Amino acid sequence: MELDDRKLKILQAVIRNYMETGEPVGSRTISKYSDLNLSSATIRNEMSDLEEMGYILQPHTSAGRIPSDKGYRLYVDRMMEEKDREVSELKELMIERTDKMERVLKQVVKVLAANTNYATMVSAPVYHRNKLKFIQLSKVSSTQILAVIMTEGNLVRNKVIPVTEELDQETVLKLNILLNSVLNGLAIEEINLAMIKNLKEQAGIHSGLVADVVDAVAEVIHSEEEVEIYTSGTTNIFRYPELSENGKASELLSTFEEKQELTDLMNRTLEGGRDQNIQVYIGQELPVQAMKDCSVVTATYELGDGLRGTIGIVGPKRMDYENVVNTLKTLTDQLDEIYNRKG
Amino acid sequence: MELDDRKLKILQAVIRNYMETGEPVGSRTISKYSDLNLSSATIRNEMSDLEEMGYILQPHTSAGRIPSDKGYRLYVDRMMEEKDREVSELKELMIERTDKMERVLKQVVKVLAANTNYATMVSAPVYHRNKLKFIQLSKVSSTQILAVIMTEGNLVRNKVIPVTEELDQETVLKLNILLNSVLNGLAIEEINLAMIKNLKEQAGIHSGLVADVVDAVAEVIHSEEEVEIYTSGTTNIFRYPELSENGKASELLSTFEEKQELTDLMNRTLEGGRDQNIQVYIGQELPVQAMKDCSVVTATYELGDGLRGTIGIVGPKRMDYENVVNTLKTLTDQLDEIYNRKG
DNA sequence: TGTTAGCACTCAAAAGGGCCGAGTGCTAAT
DNA sequence: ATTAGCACTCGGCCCTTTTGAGTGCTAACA
Repeated sequence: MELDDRKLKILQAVIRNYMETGEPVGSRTISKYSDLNLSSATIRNEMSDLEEMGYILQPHTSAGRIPSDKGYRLYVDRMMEEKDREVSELKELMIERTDKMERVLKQVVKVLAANTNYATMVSAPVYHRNKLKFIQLSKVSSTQILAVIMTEGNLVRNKVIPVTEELDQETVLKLNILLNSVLNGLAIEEINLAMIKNLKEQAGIHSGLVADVVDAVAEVIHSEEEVEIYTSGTTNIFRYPELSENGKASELLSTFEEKQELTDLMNRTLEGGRDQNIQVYIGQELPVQAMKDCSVVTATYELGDGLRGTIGIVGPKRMDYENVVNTLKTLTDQLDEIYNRKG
Repeated sequence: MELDDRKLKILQAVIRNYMETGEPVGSRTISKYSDLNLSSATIRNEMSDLEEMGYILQPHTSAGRIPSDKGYRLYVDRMMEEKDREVSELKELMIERTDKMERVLKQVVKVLAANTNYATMVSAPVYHRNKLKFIQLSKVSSTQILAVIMTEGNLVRNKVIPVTEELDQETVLKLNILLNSVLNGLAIEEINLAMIKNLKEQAGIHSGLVADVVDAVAEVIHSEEEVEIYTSGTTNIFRYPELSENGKASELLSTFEEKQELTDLMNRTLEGGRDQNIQVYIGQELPVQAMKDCSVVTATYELGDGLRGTIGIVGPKRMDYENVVNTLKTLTDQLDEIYNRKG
């Protein structure tokens, strides 16, 4: 059977209508409120075909039709290109370039959630080439050394290391020079045992301290693999009965709280979607079972320096894809502009 | 009317039973499952008295009784002292002393939520005497200076400051000495304009940089006033119908997500409860309207150095107070031991 | 005098039944 | 190819009935 233009129009009408109401939509509604000028009977025949093709389905006999995942997929893939809608406003979001990345991200999720009425999430950027730029040890008390470690991309981490041996300022300075000259510019994978052995030998009696620092470096860089995820507007799911009724809300909210599965989802997006910036997952397409009644739209943002993260919007399958996609486009563009202009 | 021993026992039985089942409890139940050996009729008379006194109430005529806020309050205040229950185990929680405070707190809320089946929250510690311990500037590139600021209590913050003027290593070293000698040991309130003016003069052509650093110091110390709150197990509220039915869940969960009201609550606890470590809020006693069907048990923890924060457990009014209080006691003791032993 | 058995009464929740209406599929007419 | 007409389906709504847990009151009892 062929999916001709009329069928497409009817499918579109069904989806649009269902998006608004959330109720199964019947043939008579389509017949009345679309500009096709066809009787309900004709629509019924066409809808019967559409159902056979798998684009729509009935929740039960004698109910109207609702779009299937396949239907949504077609809609998202094909119909969205047709319409170049007005770009969304999103005036409220004023991003200030600051070093507190964290705060920016929290702000972003909040604004997004408020603007879209869906649940939103942002993963903090991950450094893809994680090279050491700078190490500094400082003596802060007689028993403590503060190690400051900075990577390319200006990510800074600190670690307080307790020491037992006596250290004067000069020794600390020497150790600093030693560490920097050997480790600078290296990625964590490039630091091998031989190098560490060499370092320890040069450090002499302070080899224990050097070992601690190297451990700290490893830990710091490695710990970035636990990607931080910020969520907001998760309670928006209560706006959509199909997500919150029958105790579904609990499961879904647990997913948001747990965050592990979100992380996996975000990572997948980050890996897969290098070519296309915005991706749409519909229902069963999602790797997370608890989200089978949801759709997720994700966008990748980049802050220069190979710093990349993901923004995601979670809503019901009948979410307003056009609007969401547009909003995300605007937002990522804005981030791009702000962070890549200066640098 | 007097609250004699028998009435007390019956009240206790009502509360215990209601805690388990969550259903209004009738006279017959008490008569059968308590060791009072009284007929249901007698119990009825006593219950009628208890209701008149305001300790229990009927959701509607011809239903059993449930405890009122006043009843819970009596129970919590009086009955808990009687019974010195076995100390809760809480073996799962192995706190490692690490510099990543954040991670410890996240771990604590998670374990608590898993152990109690209630929603939990922890406020990150607030520094009550926030003095500067150490400032260090480092040149990390030709256009950037990294400022590392450490306060008493080993809180470390970094800020990258862009610079336009040329700076050699020696100048950076001089500035370091200058900043430390002037600012060291001061609380933020003690840094006044005259001091800053003096600093700038001594810095000569680098006065702009000094201004930036001072700004950073202020921002860093000040930003700690937005107390961070970590929550976990918020979806546990779905275990308790009285909290989740009729769309109440949404409101309550929003409170958890928004966190502002939680912060207020935590702060109130921190201020009020210097003498008593553990506090119990029941229903209307809570300043947060959305929580009127909840009880909250809070505990203050201290990590030495005047570093104090609050742990809270949010559950239905029929929560297992003994267990929760015990768990919190154990936990705060443990934190005390670990953080105050070393230092 | 305190306790208990008995009984009438109340009321929420569950179970049942009938009706409505939106919606379908099929068929015959246009 | 399209449409009008019609029988059929079935979830949702409303109403009633039934059930059962629970109460308050009274009278009998130790």
